[in-house]
Amino acid sequence: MTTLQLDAFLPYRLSIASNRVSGVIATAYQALFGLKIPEWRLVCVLAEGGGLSQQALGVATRMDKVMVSRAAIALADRDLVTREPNPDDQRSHLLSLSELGQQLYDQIAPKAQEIERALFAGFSAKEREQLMEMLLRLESAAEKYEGDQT
Amino acid sequence: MTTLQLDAFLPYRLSIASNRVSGVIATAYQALFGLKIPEWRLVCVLAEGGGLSQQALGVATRMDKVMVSRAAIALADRDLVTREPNPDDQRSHLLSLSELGQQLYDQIAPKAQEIERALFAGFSAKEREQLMEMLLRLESAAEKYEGDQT
DNA sequence: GTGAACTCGTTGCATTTGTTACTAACTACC
DNA sequence: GGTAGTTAGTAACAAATGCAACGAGTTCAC
Repeated sequence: MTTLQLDAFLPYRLSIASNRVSGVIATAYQALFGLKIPEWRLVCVLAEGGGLSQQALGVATRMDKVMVSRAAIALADRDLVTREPNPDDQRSHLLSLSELGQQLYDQIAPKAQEIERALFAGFSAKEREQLMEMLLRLESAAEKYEGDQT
Repeated sequence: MTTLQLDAFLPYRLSIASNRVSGVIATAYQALFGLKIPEWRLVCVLAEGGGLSQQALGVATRMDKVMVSRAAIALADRDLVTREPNPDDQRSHLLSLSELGQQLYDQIAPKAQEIERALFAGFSAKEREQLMEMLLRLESAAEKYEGDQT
């Protein structure tokens, strides 16, 4: 008889750890800046370089276009991002951080790094790298698996 | 100026990887057995040893009592688990797998391991161990952090 | 023992997330 | 240049998750 220990099941461990970590981040951002995770992901990507369409943002953040749309609207309502018409395609807007958004980001980024540091305090640089690399591998394995099934 | 690369932000990578993996599992279980993840977690824990209260199941699966309750009701409706009165406390039930539930589990467990194998095919045993261990560390770091903030 | 405080499990409600359907705009082909 | 098929973004709907309040049962203090 097969006994699968839930505790030893990696997908389970992964899910638990991820939920805990996301919880920490979500709580911090909500409390400090009133941002939800999808919103803050957009801010973060836009800070690296603005003038992106929502479609491009979706690819960059691995979020579905609906979620991008909602986050973009929320940010625009708060004047954190500006939406300019895309000369190449009149259906789409090009989003960039506004002054205000940039200011917010300047506060957010250090805080994000602080949290990351705290969470990974017990990890050596090498371990962090290994973890990162494993997560990437896992991600593509999962994508591949999904592709194979359908 | 601080530039935080979203791609290099570990909590982000963790969240993406976890969502992909959960997606694979959720799809497979839904399609094969009609079980959602919370339900299958209960089945899995109950297979290791029955006669648990929902409270105990919540601790074991790290799920909130509401989710346990809903999953337990769903399983009981399908006669996969039995709920007997708890002699020590009349508010609570003791849950165990039914015959049917046990049969289902016997099919589920190998499938779970097969998926796990497929996802972690590129990982050496040592890597798997390392990952597991890191996830556990991370989990407790996140818990600690939450505790500290409040 | 009686009442206050607490716990177990459920229900109802608000939030979040995912799916589908839709409009407007673009592309490609004839 | 007109029509079929595709894509960007939104809106409307459905499902999942989380939180607050509840009823019933228990515990502890007095």
